[in-house]
Amino acid sequence: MKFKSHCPINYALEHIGDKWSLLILRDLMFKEKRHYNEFFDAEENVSTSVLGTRLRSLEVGGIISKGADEVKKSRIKYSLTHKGIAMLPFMVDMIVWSGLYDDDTEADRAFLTQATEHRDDLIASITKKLSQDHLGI
Amino acid sequence: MKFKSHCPINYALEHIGDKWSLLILRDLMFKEKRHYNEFFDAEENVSTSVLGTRLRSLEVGGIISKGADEVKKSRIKYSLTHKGIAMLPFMVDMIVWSGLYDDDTEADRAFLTQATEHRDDLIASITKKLSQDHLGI
DNA sequence: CTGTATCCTTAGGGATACTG
DNA sequence: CAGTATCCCTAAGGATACAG
Repeated sequence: MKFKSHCPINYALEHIGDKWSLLILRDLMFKEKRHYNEFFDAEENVSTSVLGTRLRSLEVGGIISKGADEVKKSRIKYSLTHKGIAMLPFMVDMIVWSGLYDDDTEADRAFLTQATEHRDDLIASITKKLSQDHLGI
Repeated sequence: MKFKSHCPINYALEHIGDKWSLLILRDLMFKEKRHYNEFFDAEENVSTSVLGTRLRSLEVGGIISKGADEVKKSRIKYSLTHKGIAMLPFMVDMIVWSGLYDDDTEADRAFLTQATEHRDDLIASITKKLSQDHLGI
């Protein structure tokens, strides 16, 4: 990874500053998706080649990891790392921001209310769930 | 602007999902930059053509606005809009996230401490300052 | 000082075929 | 099922010149 600068905003951009990475993270965080074909089926219609490179770069960046699915050993399962789960706060804030300005948003109204009025609690609760599901702790 | 979907994360991506927009916002929010040449002088070395298109797209997206500088009337001054200032929360969270994982970060330590321990207060105080400086309220 | 306009190069992305 | 490998094409970006 080549850095344009050591500014913290730029550091984040080097990880997720493209049109696809954040959508994959969204699927992992909020849509319970864990497998290649599930990401592929997202409504935004990513191509296999792009999906492959994005998954790889997220893995190289330490945001996600891959391993065997414990249910079906031959199947590959993607997980968020600590570093990836730590992105939850600004993902939630981005959703809230869009909820304020996108008239056509399909964001869940209950989620937006919760995220606005009890942000810290919501983040804590999702973090706990993700830690269990993705890190096993 | 063409939307891949109406997902709120995608809505945000359509506005700032590139390698430059967030750096311009950073300069407006945290570096007191308000003029074209100041953005151009950023350490990341954006080209004039790219800077021009990014400023334009941020303006079209309703994130920034431009007007005459009140001090020197012939000079153009960029301002954050309400919608732009509302991005502050996730900008702060992104900086915090980078501070946790980027060993070479040049983020201000005092800022990170404040953002971690008193996030809401920090955001409120910066929002107030930006509202005064950029919106005049 | 604040931009366009231009030219050229490169990176990103779509489509498709193919493999373990 | 989970990916590479190609091929091709377009959009994004750098350099530079120039204009209001």
